[in-house]
Amino acid sequence: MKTGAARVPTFAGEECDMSTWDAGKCPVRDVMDQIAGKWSTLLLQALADKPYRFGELRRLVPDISQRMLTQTLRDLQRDGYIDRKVFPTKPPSVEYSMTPLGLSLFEPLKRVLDWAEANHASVKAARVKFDESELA
Amino acid sequence: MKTGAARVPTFAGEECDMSTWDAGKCPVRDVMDQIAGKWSTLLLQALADKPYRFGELRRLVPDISQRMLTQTLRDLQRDGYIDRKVFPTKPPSVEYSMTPLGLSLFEPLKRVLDWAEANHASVKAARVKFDESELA
DNA sequence: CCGTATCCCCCCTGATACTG
DNA sequence: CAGTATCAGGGGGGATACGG
Repeated sequence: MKTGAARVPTFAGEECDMSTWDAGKCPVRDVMDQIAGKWSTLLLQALADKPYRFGELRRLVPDISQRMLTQTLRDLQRDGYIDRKVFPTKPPSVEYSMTPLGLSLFEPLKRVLDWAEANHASVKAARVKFDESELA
Repeated sequence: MKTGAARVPTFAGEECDMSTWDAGKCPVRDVMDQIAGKWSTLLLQALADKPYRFGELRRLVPDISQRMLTQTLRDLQRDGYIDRKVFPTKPPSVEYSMTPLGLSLFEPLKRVLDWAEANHASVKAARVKFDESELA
């Protein structure tokens, strides 16, 4: 399994030369590389609503594989965005919930998601126009 | 939508059947899949400052390959975020700049990037803590 | 200077089967 | 119910060479 300490994003910790905006390491890539994952934003959005258990999340996002759900939740937990609580019931249940850090991230992130919904038509229109102009 | 299918509140306050969160149908994924590219946010951030030429962007982000710079710029142009202007000088030069649509996207996106910078330390700390607890 | 084209590798992701 | 293990495929991304 590549997730965990051994899995360091390609440019995490490396020098970021865009000193205009960042003198040291590049937080943008280090943070964005994780939340840019295929399922991260969906799960954050779900958990921003309220805590969910593993099986609930699975039903909530039907097209995610069990493997990717486990892995993405683990990565989000590792970065401190979500909490994982195990209830030693029988059978066991595990509840995932947003941490304060995760909620603080979701606040600005939500604005981008809002933008996506509001401007989806413009983006699709731009694509059509671009593709038409490419017909040569 | 199936009866009893899980629904969560969306950013717009509406409810959304997450089973329809399919790229092409879901604005969030359709837009984010592009933004989530390895270099997209960095180039948007660069161009939000001012227009740049191809070679300038290349020097600005030294560790991007020429292939990925071309490809990412093309994708961003296709989605209507940036403009591409060719000057028939000799040798030719090409200038990239943000469109109004791109600027309107960058406004909320910048908040996420700002968050990344402001909370990078917290994220890194969370990773260390998580990795240490995994050694048990 | 600004790309395209080609090759190739690696990692993400999915499918399936198995455990506590 | 909540994971782990293993195998296989596709595509994102890098290196290099070539074209306008």
